[in-house]
Amino acid sequence: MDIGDWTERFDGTRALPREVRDRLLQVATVTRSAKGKVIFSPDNLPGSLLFLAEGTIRVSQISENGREIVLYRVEAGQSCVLTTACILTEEAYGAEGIAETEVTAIELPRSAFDRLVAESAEFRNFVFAAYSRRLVDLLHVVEEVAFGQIDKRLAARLLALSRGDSALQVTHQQLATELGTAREVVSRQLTEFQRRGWIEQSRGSIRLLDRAALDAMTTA
Amino acid sequence: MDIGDWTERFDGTRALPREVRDRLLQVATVTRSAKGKVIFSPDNLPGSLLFLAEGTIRVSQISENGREIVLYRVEAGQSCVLTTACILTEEAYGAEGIAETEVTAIELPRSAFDRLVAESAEFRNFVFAAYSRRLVDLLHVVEEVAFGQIDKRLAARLLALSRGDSALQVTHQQLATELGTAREVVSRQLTEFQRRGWIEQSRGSIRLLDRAALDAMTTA
DNA sequence: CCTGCTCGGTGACAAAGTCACTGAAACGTC
DNA sequence: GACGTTTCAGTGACTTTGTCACCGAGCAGG
Repeated sequence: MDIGDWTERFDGTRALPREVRDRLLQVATVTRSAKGKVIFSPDNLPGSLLFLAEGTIRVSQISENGREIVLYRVEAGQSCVLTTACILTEEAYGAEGIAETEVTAIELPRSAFDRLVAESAEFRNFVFAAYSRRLVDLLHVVEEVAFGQIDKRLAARLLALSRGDSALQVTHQQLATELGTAREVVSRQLTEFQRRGWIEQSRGSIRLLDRAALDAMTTA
Repeated sequence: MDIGDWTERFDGTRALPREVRDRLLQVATVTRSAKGKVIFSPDNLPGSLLFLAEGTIRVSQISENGREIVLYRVEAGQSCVLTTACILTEEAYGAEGIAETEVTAIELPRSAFDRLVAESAEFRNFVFAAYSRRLVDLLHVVEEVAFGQIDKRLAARLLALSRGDSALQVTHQQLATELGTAREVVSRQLTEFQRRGWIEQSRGSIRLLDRAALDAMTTA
């Protein structure tokens, strides 16, 4: 799989000297995956560092009894440190990453990762920033789940997922796993939102009619 | 505050050459805090890296409406990367660290931290391991809060807090903030545990009578 | 058209969190 | 020791959220 010089695409590698970047292009593996593909899971861990060149990976945690919650998303230009963390702590946990779009990922073997971290300050900053970002993301998830109310969380998620677009293609079950709750709970809330005229539903899609009302709900 | 050569106490600094350790002893600040002292909070962030030489720091997240949940504990020999993460992302969040015992902490300024990370592979590994550890800790918290049932969580927490001792000094409110729930919920569960003969309560303390039953509860 | 599947709606119930209030235990002070 | 204050725990009524079981509508493939 050739996508040209991917080292150009990341803050952590762009500033590296030419010969280091050439070396990286040699040792790293580039993989393209179709939408829906499992990028990593408890029993399938990639190399120590995973860069995402194109697309989006949805990272979620899965419980034994089958429930699921979305932790965060890895976007193009970011790295997924969760796999790194898992390798370092040698602990398996029930998190998995799924390609939400078609995805191009770069996998760096442990040895190359170590060497790069030692050699380059920019790369180090990149990695630390990635870790920090995820740590803070997870704090937000904890806060939401522990203290947030689902009507507010659902309204916020609808706005976030729509990204300004008025219609979004998503099932009630998908929204439930976004929030780590049950489908019935989402169905009831959406019915209520619809009753108030804030949204319009049809099978597999939701149209946002009153973004202002939804937004007001999130802060109330 | 002099506690001798603290660089001896951490995996990340023990292996460093003598001259580097001497330099660290120069630039780092050593602080001793009494039990109950706020070590860090959203509006009071220490230097970029915090080492804990002695004692335990309880890190918890606080919501706007006053509820609280314990995220994890930093033990002696570990570092608290949350402050580092916060500085790097330049984002304030409602987490705070409280001295659970008398505590001796070493604070490393940003510049010394950067230099050390660049110079020493051992120190890098130490920092990465610390980040990874917390990331995985937070995953467990998310899993517990999102999918766990409070009776099981409470039983597990009682066993964890007791550390083999049969009696523990803790109020219902403290247990509630451990789990991120309300005091009434804890009170009701403890009453139930007591009814079953698993524990014995008195004001401010709980005696564990049947550890096996509590342990069985956590897995059921 | 039938068949099987996914998606969503619903009622009854259980678990957890909220609110308001009570009284008991501990503590200091006079 | 008596008194007032504070902290801690217990309780009933209620709301919110999650669970369970089931049904029917939409949709695709033969």
